[in-house]
Amino acid sequence: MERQTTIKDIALALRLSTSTVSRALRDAPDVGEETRKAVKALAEELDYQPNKLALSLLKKQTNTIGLIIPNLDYVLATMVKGIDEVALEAGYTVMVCQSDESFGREIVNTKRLLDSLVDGFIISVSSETMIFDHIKKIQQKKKPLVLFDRTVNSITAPRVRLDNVEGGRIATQHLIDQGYKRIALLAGPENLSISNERMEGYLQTLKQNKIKVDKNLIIHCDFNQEYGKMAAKELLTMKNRPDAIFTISDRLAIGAALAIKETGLKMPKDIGLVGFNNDPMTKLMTPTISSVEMFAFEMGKATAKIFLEMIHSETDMSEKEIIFKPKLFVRESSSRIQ
Amino acid sequence: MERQTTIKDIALALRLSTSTVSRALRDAPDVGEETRKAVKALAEELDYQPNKLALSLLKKQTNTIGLIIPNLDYVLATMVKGIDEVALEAGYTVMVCQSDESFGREIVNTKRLLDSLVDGFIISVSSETMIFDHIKKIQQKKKPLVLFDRTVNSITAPRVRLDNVEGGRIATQHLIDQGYKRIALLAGPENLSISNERMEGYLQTLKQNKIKVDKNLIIHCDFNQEYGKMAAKELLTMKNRPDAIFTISDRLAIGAALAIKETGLKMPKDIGLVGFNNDPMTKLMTPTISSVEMFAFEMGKATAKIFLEMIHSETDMSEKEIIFKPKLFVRESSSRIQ
DNA sequence: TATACTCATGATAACGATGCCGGAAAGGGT
DNA sequence: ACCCTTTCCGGCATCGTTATCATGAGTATA
Repeated sequence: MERQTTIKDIALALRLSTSTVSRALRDAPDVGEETRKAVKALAEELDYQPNKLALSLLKKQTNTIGLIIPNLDYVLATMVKGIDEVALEAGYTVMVCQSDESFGREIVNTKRLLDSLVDGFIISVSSETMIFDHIKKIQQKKKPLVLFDRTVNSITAPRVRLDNVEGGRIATQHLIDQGYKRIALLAGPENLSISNERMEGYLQTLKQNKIKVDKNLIIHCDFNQEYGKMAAKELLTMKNRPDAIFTISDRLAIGAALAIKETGLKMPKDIGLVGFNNDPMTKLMTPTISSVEMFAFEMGKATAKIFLEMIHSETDMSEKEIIFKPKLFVRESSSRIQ
Repeated sequence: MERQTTIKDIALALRLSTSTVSRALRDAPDVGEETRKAVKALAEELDYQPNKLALSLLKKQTNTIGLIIPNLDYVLATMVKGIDEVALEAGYTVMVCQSDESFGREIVNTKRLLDSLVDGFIISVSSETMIFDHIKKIQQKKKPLVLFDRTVNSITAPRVRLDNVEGGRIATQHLIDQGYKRIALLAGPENLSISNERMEGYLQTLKQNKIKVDKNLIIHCDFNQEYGKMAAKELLTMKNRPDAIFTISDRLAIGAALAIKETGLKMPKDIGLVGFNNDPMTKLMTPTISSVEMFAFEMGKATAKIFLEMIHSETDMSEKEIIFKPKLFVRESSSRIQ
């Protein structure tokens, strides 16, 4: 590893003090015009780059954001892109850590990022996480924290999330409007806020439409195509099978679509299907699959913006909440009525 | 942001010098047993965490790896997981930057990571990248660099890659063995090594089997399902259509599979299909799609290990190359013969 | 001509931690 | 009683940069 040229090298070469060189480089006011030019020229020639570590130590800020996410599926990868874009523009670098849906790894990641002195955190919790001491520790250290996507009610922090209840509602209402009577739900992991909220929307809508809820039509499973396929198979082989399935994610929906095909049922005639996330894959399946768009890229950008606002302003933002409205994209899998 | 407790706080409280406290905390030999205990107890009580910035500045190493990748699709996300796992275990943190297949962003990312003093780089180049000055700059600064997956021949650095020629070969040979005669190729972007190598395997195998190459059966397109679908449609509507398609990635294969279905052709009877990457989706499609596994997770781990070796040993590793052997998973889309 | 003021620069401390050197106190051997 | 060796600890420099204060020369003002 080559020795980087420092301010001292320039000072020595030009017989100046480091203070003067530092000022010249930063265009501070009280530096002679000639020295400024000389310093800048030499800096250019020696390819001088200020040492960020030294600066960070002095200023007590690293211009780094710790981002902890459960995985890198389509939605999260898209959100990360949004966060990245805004952060980069503001001069921040993002350190992405995957918890891999594991509580233990989430804790380890938090600790490491805390140790490496990131300026703050953006977190979407793992599906296992039910205790939040590690997150509270971040707040004890007074580091900015923004929750997004999978938020946590017991933590007071600004958050960016989807109106998941509404998402569950529009999907379910759409299926009802299309004449489906027995609507099943492939819900996600039980303790995840997004699962429960989408389910809540589903339940509310059934009630509003005076449809009795059948507990047997609700299956919880992890976000994974294979589980989606298995769960859907289970639903389809019931004596009194559902005539529509609403899944809480597109991975599950794709699994369900494949199960449906194997069973020989036709969408949308025999059975309707609506997914969640608007993964590009849904447009490619045959039939195409209806899905709820959650504007992941925009959500990512909004999250990063709130984070930056939190860093730069002194006002308390802990109650701030940005809620995105979902939008249903109706496709072939659920269009029975013109 | 709360003030962190420092070694100085402990020293002051215990009427010791910072040197002694530092030694006590690191279990250095010449410290009295009592002082050691007292220091550790107080450190525990005050929740002391050593300041990594200060250490990095002193030691000139940040324990950070800069990882630059073109996107976060299934294969790369899996490789990142592998890299992450090994790096974490060795005490390194990974800074992931997506170039988003853009040359410009790749340069910006490189510069930022270089400025923030990562200890070295792991890179898979974007599909646009044809000039490598930014990568050479890394080497000028004598920072460890490992290339993986999409490697670059004009750069001398250790690399971890798949035997892509072999991958193209086994896929093509398999299709020939299954009795397919006119085998089309959905190749990736033209200037990408992995595209060309896989194509090379395809071409070699055709020649070995005395099958004439038909340029019309080779289509270059970006890695994207929609392009895959369009390109496949184009192939299928030719006057003299191919009876098999080998695609360079599973995203393209899935697109092709959908195009095939829409055309009304049956796999594997009318047409064969083999993809690349062994994306879990291939197991879920109907029919299931044959695919070449590239052991992404293992490749990620191997990459990180080489990186660490490069950091810790002084020997020149620039010629080191680890080549993974691909393995074909035969599934329904191409199994015409029992 | 003495005073005040501007302008350009230098010296020093600080950020948090480590490494080297040196020194005091205690103990042992002759 | 002297010297030498341990044992334990403090002082200082250092990493690269900035901020604050001090200093010197030169110029304008009374």
